[in-house]
Amino acid sequence: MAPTQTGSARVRVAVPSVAERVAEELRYQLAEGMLLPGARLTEATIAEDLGVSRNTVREAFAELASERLVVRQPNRGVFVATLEAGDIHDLYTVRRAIEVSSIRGGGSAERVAAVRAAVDEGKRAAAADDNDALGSANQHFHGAIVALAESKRLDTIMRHVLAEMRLYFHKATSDAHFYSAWLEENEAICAALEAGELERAGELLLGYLNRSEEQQLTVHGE
Amino acid sequence: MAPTQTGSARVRVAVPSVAERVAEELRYQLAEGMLLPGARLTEATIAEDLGVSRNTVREAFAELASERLVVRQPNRGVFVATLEAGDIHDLYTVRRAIEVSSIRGGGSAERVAAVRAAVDEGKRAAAADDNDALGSANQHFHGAIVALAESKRLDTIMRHVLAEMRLYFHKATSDAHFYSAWLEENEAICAALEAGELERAGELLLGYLNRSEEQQLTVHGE
DNA sequence: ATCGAAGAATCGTTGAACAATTCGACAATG
DNA sequence: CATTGTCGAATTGTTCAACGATTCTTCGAT
Repeated sequence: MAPTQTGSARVRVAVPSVAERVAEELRYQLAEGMLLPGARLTEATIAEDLGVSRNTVREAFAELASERLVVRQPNRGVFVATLEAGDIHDLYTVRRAIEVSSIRGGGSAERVAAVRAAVDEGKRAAAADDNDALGSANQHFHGAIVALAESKRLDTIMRHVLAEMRLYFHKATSDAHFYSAWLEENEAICAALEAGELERAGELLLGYLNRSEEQQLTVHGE
Repeated sequence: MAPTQTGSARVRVAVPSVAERVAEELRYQLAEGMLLPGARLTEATIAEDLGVSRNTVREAFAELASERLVVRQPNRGVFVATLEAGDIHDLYTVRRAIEVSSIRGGGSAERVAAVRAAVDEGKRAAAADDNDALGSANQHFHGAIVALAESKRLDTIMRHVLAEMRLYFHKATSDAHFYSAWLEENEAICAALEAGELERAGELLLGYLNRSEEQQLTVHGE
């Protein structure tokens, strides 16, 4: 069927393991708000629901715990992570570190184009008045900024941070006017990036993150 | 015995689970060079060696894999992570992001004192001509810099990065004169930090990281 | 020397089992 | 009434044995 491996590195087809599919499913439910912070995840129940063995569920839990989406309490069980004092600040501290650093380093034309694409995606979502899509676009925007650095490790860190934020800030800011403000900021940041004014882009981004943190801090009980 | 819970949050005694102790043991062996990059870790063997079940070993592997210390190859097994093209640059990209960001934010007097303590630790190790201790001191120094930010998440990221570096650069630079150069730089960085010249401290640190990356790139085959 | 097929080794996953721990209810005590 | 102690149910942590699937190795045939 397939011609004999021409050139491209042999790619393992790598069907995701059952444990990974379980983790993926749970990640999905966490992002969609089907599993809310504090909820208990009983091994046996989930194993039965998903038709897998308890051990497999445990492996999935280990993965999610390493991403801070769930918390293991010894001998008590696994719970969906809850927002504790300082967590918001903590998350934004990570974002400031890696996003600002990434944008200050600039990036290839393709990567910059990806940032621009995310901005446009946001504009289209705004035009369509699709709040959900707007939220996604915003995450794509910030993901694209980190992607400028072309660092596997920073990318996964950012992926984890964004997953946490989806969990905590789930539908928190369904207020439309928040997003429109973001849009303008994103546009400005992107423009500075495209113009090669990296220092300024970094400042703008930093300002955005600080304001965003402030906002989340007031929305959630300090 | 203990007075009735005065103030401090209730702390779970939390005996580390068997899986965590296995992970800890493996982490130790990885840091000490008993397990070299590329080595295969057979589940059954390790389970028998440590007197635990195969499933427990698997849980430990999941943890180590999330820290990038080992790599899982589906249906083939777990191998100690090997340095691939771009990994050195990648690691330093993460370090630049979080270390520079942390030092630019300054920190409490205690945290700054901890940085100073790490510098002194390095000086003592140098005086004692203890190369091993010198390496540790250097890691403590950079860990203390990240700790300035008082961010759980940045701390664990840094812990993982340093663990990776211990794995890869194990005894690579046992050349003593490398370390003495570090010492002076660390002193200068710490001095700037103590003087509140955060911008300059950040520049110094950035310069150090760039040079250090350069060095590692030449030592290891580009 | 190349190729392919049989056999061994190892992984992925399941299912069952059991001790240890936690939790909830309920009774006993002061 | 609040505290303490006890019992039983539920759940976790861990082990063990099993089996199909995949990979590695060996070895013989071409």
